[in-house]
Amino acid sequence: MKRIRDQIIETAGALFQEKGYTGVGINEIIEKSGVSKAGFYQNFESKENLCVQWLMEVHRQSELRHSTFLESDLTGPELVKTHFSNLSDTMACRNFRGCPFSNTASVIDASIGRIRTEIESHKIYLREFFVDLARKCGFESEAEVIGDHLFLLYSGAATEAQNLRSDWPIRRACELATRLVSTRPVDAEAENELRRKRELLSV
Amino acid sequence: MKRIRDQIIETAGALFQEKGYTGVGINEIIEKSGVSKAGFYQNFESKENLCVQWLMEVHRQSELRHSTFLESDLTGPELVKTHFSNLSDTMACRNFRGCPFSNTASVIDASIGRIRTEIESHKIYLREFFVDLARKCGFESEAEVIGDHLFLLYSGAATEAQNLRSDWPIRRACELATRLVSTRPVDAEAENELRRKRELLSV
DNA sequence: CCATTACCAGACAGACCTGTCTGTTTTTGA
DNA sequence: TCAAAAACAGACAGGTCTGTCTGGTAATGG
Repeated sequence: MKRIRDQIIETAGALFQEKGYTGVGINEIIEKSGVSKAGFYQNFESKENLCVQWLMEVHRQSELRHSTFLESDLTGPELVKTHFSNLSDTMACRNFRGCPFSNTASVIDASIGRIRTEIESHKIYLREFFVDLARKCGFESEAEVIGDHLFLLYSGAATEAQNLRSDWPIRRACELATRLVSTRPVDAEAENELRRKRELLSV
Repeated sequence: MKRIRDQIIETAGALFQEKGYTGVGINEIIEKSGVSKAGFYQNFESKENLCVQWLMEVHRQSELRHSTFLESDLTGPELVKTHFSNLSDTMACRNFRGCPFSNTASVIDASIGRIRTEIESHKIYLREFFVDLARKCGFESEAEVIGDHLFLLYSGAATEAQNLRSDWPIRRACELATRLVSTRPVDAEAENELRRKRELLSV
């Protein structure tokens, strides 16, 4: 039997994901979780606090998924392709509703500090994850730039998939990202070959 | 003296941009525009209709800016660099509040058809704009892929600048995009040179 | 001037929001 | 078993939301 707290977070989370933080009220949450109003406020001091706890939970689950993923045997383009395909699958399952963090950032008042802190720290973590991913693909001095590039493509894809309610932005981002992590090795190779030809000619 | 309708759109637009569609109610809009409730409903049949009109206006202004921009003398990397820099300037001016269309898409109910139609048509237009931009940078068969790449980077940059309340995502996207449109010509040139060297060697 | 039409003011209605509070039930420990 | 503490139920309070409606004012044309 689930703890009441977890039950509320899970129910509220699904509702927030579907309709956004402002689109769901306390009354709907307690009704759907089968918890009383008093029970709710015993576990969360406010709706805002619930949102913070939810985002923290989503972040935790991300961390788990990501670390498992980074430990997998996949490397290079296959790694990136899989990661973007996972986004495609996830969004197809949830009616093209996108990133919980970005969607929540769109609606909260700038002064709501705790929610904003969660959003920012998750995004900072995510940026780092993409840099790690770039490293796992073999990049070193360029890992940060490539990581950022992947981060921005991923974010743009999720945003536009939600806007357009279509998965083409994700499929396209997947191709682009896969090509991106395949490109540098090929370019370096082409450059080496070009240099060798130049040396032959100068002989 | 501005028409009442335009005055409401302008005032509401600024408020929607700042706080999001769900973050601003009719009462605040009429108070800030100095228009009565009756005056409001004489001009707009609903809040939703106001939102549609606002998004249409934002879209119109985009089209205007974009066509002027595409007619400018700028070409290649400078064109792209300027366009991304404009985004940076715009967001700095508005406290890192991002794309009106994406922010609205985050909060509306999936069943609200008219708003959704506006968002989708704007995004389809925007995708095409980036493909046109890629063409103006000299791409032809690759224009669509490069255009999509620019589109996704731009969107990711705006989203993450809002999430992180920082302009680094835009600056980074600007570098990446500028490099992207600079890359292909150099690669094509490198390929031509490689081919020429190969022919010389086979003689 | 008067009648008609268009525009306007703001009270009102009904719905929903978040959080508080009183009374009841359950759990715990002596 | 009993008393105290914790947990729970749901009515209540005060606020805000969107849209309606009645009465008033301004503009127009005969």
